Amino acid sequence: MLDLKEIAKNFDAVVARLNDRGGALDLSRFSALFGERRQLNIELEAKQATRNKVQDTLKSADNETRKTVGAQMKALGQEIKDAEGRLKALEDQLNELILNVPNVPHESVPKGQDEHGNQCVRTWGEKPNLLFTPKQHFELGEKLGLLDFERAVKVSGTRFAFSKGALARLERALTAFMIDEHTRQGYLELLPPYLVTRASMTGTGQLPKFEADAFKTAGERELFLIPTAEVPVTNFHADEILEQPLPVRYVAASPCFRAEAGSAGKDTRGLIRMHQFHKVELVKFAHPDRSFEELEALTRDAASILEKLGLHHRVMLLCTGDMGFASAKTYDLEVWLPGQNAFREISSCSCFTDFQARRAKIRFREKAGDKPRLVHTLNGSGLAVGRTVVAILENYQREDGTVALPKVLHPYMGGLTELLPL
RNA sequence: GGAGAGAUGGCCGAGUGGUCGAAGGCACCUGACUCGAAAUCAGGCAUACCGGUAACGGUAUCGUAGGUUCGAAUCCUACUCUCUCCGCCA
Repeated sequence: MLDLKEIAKNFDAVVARLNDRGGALDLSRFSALFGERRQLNIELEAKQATRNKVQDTLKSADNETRKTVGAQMKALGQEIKDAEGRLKALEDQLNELILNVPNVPHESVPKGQDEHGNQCVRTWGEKPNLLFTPKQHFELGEKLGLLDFERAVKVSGTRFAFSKGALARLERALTAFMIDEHTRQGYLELLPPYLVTRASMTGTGQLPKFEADAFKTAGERELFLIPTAEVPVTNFHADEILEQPLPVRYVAASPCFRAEAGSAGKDTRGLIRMHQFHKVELVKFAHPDRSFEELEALTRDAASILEKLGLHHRVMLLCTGDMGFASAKTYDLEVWLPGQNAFREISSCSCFTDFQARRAKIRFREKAGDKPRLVHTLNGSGLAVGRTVVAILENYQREDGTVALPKVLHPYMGGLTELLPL
């Protein structure tokens, strides 16, 4: 959520920058609503002040005056009630409007319509030198007997999968490896709830705008399956004034659940786009003056996993048109997939400035005794585990369809060094 | 699933119709004392919005939404959440 005063003060500039994101954003109602609200608020407060003054005199008044003056006050009370109702209605409208407005892109973000406007910041490693036609990960997985989509369809429908044997273990090993690495880098491990309230989903910006993308429980108690650990972990500090020194850093592994509304027909084969996948997530609560430096560090922390796994990748600075709703600046890590002959997103690292902090009321004090200020929140995948499995399968495949495993994972695999047919 | 209790400031906690933005304590800030610290003493210390260059003034906020009343932290209703006990359960 943006700062209302800030929008009012720099309306044209804010609108211009928001429009860089593309899409038809209509803020035309804002100024009228904002002005109307202010006017009504002034009138209302004047009435309330009158009432309070009269009531003060009534405290010690006799019954007679209490009766007559009281009757007059009743009329004023009704006026106040009406004004309050109208103010509430205005505020609701303003609120609904503003909750659906995305974050303002940072000045360092390039303008662009879609992913073609993204800029490659750096690349790491090289494409593996495969002397045969590389297979896609799902072919490899199914041939090895380690990946079963058909039974997943029977059990859960499309966009689910069973992993078996060493491949299932690989997913678990990767999760443990990533958490260990990030813990070493100074992130505190958190095991979060996988179901969260509407308030939490609103706090991080998934709601109200993207309700169709979320899975929701059907019972009398409304809960949402988390689309990412970002939601519970960021809201971990909702409604708090942080006492510990910034940045505060967490790492959390969780399953992620996404309805993926509107993505029918995209990546229908394989593990790339699932209704459920595992992800290790990094979350930072940072000082507002240093949040963009923290984004650089966060991105490096995420990329370090790809480096340790020996996976060729590039770092993309997303353009205005390709960024997520709440983000002010985003780097995507894209890993090379030989089977697809393409780079695919495996991590997304974003700085949200105070956009989420304002919604979720996450603050800190510059120093003891100071007024609380909003923190800046950041997060990034470190990494999407399912897609990391895909990357390992495709990059470490051999001509016979077996797959080598990166050295750093061997201890996590109980000494297993390759994936063989089941 | 059954029974009960509760939700007040950064935290704990008092407060049953106006004198309450709210006692007291903790934490925190400033000053005094001290070589320094601790202890002690004095003072300060909620948030948001509106008006004002400012000093300052005003309004709202005691889980949420309604209601009663001239007036609600306090009374009534509904809702949400939390806790305790019993049952069940990984």
